[in-house]
Amino acid sequence: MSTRQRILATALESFGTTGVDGTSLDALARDLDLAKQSILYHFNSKQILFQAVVDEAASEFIAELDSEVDGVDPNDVLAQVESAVRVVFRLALQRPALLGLLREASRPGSSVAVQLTGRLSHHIDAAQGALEHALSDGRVAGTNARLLLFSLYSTIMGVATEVEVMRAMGVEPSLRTLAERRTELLRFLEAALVPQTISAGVTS
Amino acid sequence: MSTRQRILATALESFGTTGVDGTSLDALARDLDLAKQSILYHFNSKQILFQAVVDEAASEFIAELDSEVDGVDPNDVLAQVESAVRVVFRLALQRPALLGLLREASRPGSSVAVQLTGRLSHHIDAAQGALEHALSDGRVAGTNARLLLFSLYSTIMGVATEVEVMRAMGVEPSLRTLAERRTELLRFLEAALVPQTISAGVTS
DNA sequence: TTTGTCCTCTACCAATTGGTAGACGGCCGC
DNA sequence: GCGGCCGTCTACCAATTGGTAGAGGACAAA
Repeated sequence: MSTRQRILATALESFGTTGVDGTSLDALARDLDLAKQSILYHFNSKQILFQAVVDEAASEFIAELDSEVDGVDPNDVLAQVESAVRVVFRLALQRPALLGLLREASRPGSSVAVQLTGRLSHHIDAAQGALEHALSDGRVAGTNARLLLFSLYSTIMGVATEVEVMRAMGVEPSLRTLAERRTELLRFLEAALVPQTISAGVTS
Repeated sequence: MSTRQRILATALESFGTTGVDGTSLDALARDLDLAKQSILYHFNSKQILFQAVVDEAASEFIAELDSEVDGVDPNDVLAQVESAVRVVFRLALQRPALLGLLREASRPGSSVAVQLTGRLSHHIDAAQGALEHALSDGRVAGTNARLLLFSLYSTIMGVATEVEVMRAMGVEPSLRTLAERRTELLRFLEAALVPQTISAGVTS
C-alpha cells in the first residue's frame, strides 16, 4: 500500500469520525507514524487532502452501490431501495467512518458538498428517473420524484448513522438489533412507497 | 438582554452554522464586540459554553414543540406528526442555526449527546407511548414503536436540514419550494403510517 | 467613605495550528 | 560514476488556539 493510499485511508477514518476541524495534520502524522511534512508533500494543503478524501469516499461508496445493485431490475424501485438499504447498513457496520465522512462532507455550507454530489450525480439521476417512471405508471405512491428520493435518502441515511438519537430512543446500535432495524426500516419504506389499492381514508 | 444571554445567542448561531470546532472564542468575541475574557468569565471554558448552548437550544426547541402541540389530541398520531413537521420546518426557515446545533450536538461521539437527549427524554417517551398505543390499536402500521419513531425522526430532520443533498437532487432550499416540500413529506409519512385496509400485495 | 461584589478590560501565556525551507538518501537512466 | 527526480526527514515559522493573572470601573450596602 503506497504512502499516498495510507494517508488517504487514515485521513478518511479520522475525518469521518472526529471531523475535519477536529483532525490536525500533526495528529494524522502521528497516527501514520510519518512526518507531517510528508503528508503535505503528497497533498499540498489540508483542504486538498480533504477533497481527495471526499473523492476516495465517493468512489468507495459508488463501488459498493454498483456491486450491490448489479443484476437488480432497474425498474423495480422496491428492490433498488432494498439494495441501497443493504449497502448503507453494511457500511454502517463495517465502515462507519465512510458514512461519517459523507455526513461531514454534506454538512450545510460544506466546501466540498458540490464536489461530492457531483460524483454521485449519475446515480442520483438514475434513481430519479426510475422513480419518475414508477410514479407515472402508478407503481409507486407520490407526486414528485425528486422530493420522494430526498425523503428516501433522509430516512435511510438517518436511520443508519444517527447512533446518538438511536440511543436516546432506547435502541442500542449493536449487531443484535441491526437486522431488526433494517427489517423495520424496509417495512416503513415499502409502506410509504407502495400505492394503496383502495383509498384507506384517513379517519383520525 | 444580558451579556450572558447575548453570548449564548451568538454562540448558538456560530456553533450551529460553523460548528464548535470551527468557532474560536476569539471570533466569537469579535462577533460580540466583547473581550474574549468576558466570555470566559461567564462560561469558564469553551466546553462549558457549548453545554450551556445545547441547553439553551433544547429549551427553545422544546418550547416550540410544546406551543405547537398544545391542544392537539395526544392520541392522534398523524396530527402529532403534522405538528412536529410544522415546527421543524418553521425552524428550518427562521432559525436554521438551531437545527444545525441539534445536528452538531447529536453527532456520533458527541460529548453533549447524552445531555441533549436527556433534555428531550420526556418528549421522546411521550411520543413513543402514543405510538405504542396506536400500534396496538391498529391505528398505525408497524411493529416496533421505538424504531418507528426513529424512522420518523430521521425522515423529518433529514428533509428539513440536508440542504446540500437537497441541492444535489435539484431542489433549491428556497421559500418557494418549502410548502411543496412539507406537503410531500407529510404525504410520505402518512402513507408510511396509515395501515392499509386491504393487503395491497407487493407485486413488483 | 469604605468595602465588597460584579463585570469587563489589557496583557500575557504555552501549546498547537497549517505551512515553508531545505538537507539527505535511494534509485533510475546515462 | 553521476545528475536528477522522488520521497522522507529535521528544523523552523507566524498565526491562532483556549486559558490565566490581575487591574480597574460601576454600584450597592455599610
